[in-house]
Amino acid sequence: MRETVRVRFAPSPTGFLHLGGARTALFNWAFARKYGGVFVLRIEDTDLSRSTEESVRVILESLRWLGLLWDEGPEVGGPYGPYFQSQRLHLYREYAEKLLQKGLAYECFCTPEELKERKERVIAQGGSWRYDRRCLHLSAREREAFRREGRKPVLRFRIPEGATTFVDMLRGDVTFDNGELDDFVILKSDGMPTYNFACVVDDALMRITHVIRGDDHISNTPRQVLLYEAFGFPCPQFAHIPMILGKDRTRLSKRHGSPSVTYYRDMGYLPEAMVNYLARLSWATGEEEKEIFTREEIIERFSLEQVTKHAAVFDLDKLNWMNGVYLRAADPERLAEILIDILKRQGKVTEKDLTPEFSAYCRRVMALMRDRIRYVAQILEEAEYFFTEYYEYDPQAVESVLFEEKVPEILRTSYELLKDLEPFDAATIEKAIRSEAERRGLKAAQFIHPLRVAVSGKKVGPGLFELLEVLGKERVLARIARTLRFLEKG
RNA sequence: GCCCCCAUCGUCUAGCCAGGUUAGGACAUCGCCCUUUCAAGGCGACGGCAGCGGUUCAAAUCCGCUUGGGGGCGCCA
Repeated sequence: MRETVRVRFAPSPTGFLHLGGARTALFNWAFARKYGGVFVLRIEDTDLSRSTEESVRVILESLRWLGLLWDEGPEVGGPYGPYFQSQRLHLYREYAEKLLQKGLAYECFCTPEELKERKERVIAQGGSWRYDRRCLHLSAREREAFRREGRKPVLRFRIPEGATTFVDMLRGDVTFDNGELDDFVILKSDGMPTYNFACVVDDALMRITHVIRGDDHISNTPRQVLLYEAFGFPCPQFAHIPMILGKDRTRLSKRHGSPSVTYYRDMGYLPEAMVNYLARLSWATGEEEKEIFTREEIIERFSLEQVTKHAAVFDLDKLNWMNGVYLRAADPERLAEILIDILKRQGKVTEKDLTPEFSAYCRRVMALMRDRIRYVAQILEEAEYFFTEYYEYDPQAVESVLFEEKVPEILRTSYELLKDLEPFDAATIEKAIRSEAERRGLKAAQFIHPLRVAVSGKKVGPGLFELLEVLGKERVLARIARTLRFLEKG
């Protein structure tokens, strides 16, 4: 009895997929999956001057990375294609023509300059501007005269009298007085459709049942509803989800750092963590203490009724925490691959470094470090000593640890002790160092701390014995020697 | 300026629709425990119903106003 749920995500390819778009896509996807529906991806590339193929590529890549796979759309096709608006221009013209025939749309020859001038004049007089319908009743002769002048008309939709109400699934009835709307352009003078028009034609032809989009579209909705009515199309259900804001409570944008999905991917965030975090922005299930949700759990529980109505502030701290949770549970093998991608991108390794041994090393580094980082790239920010011999000594560590009286002696002893130690693994190293400390009447910590600073330059890091094992005997000895030379120089 | 939407800890939110809770959880912050450091983990603390008025025995919850925030007012999407 109930028709199949069909939802869509319709980005315009004018840049990266940002977090707000990703979350809109996620809610659409979750809704479709929950109800066994179809998730359509449509590319709104009618703005030729701003749309790029590169952007299309990045958006598809971002969605795939997040695991928000579409059932119909670019590269997968479907029965209602094409899924690029730039390939559907004939449809917009055909449908615009219908409105023109029915007298529900009319040609307007006003130029942008003329419009601007009139608008400014009205506003200067304290009025609020709506298109003044100067071209509403143009005769065929007048239109012909304009054409001879070389003017190219736009097509405007004639807004009827009255008020327009639509049901928002989150808010209930929302009503706009049609007087607030003006006769908006549906076809530009170059023949391209405008957003509101193309959107309605496509959503209708693609049999979209639920339009889930950002609440910045609320004020577009009455215009679109009027178009559905003008065409006699069945109106889909609307659900306007809240925006994601930056710390300063304005719409998330470039100014807030990096709102793109690819940025987070490149920093070594895990897609399941991003999905989980984004899902929990504006949406909660009410289960106490439960913050971590798998994709399946999200789908199972998802409901638009539980989506909040107010904007949400993006909180990097919480994303970091959540990503840390996923990192700790992740396979080191997988994390090593992410790490290697980052190293490559940052030029820290070249193709010839990428040996199986290096991969194994990265895996061991990740096994050690995944418990104490919040995103993979953090390793290069806080533990560069894994990948260079030229790490610096943290001045504080030098001051409070290395300048202790017995340190040179302890380091020399350690050097001798480790030199012939076999096997060079954490358990053996630990045993050796602890017994040596005991023999000398020292606390193990008196060995551990200076050694850590010696081999890493830092006071903090993974367990020392594991660290030494992963670094390997050769590097550990060289680093101890280096530190001794450093101390001798004062 | 006009129109629309929204309002619970610093942040994400539960509770609101079907009034009665010590207003719950998570992140962050702080303290203690554990511990070779860090992290993780455990325990605890801090911290909120924007304001005013109304309805009611009773209001975070229902109503109104104010204030605050967001969005829109393109031949952008």
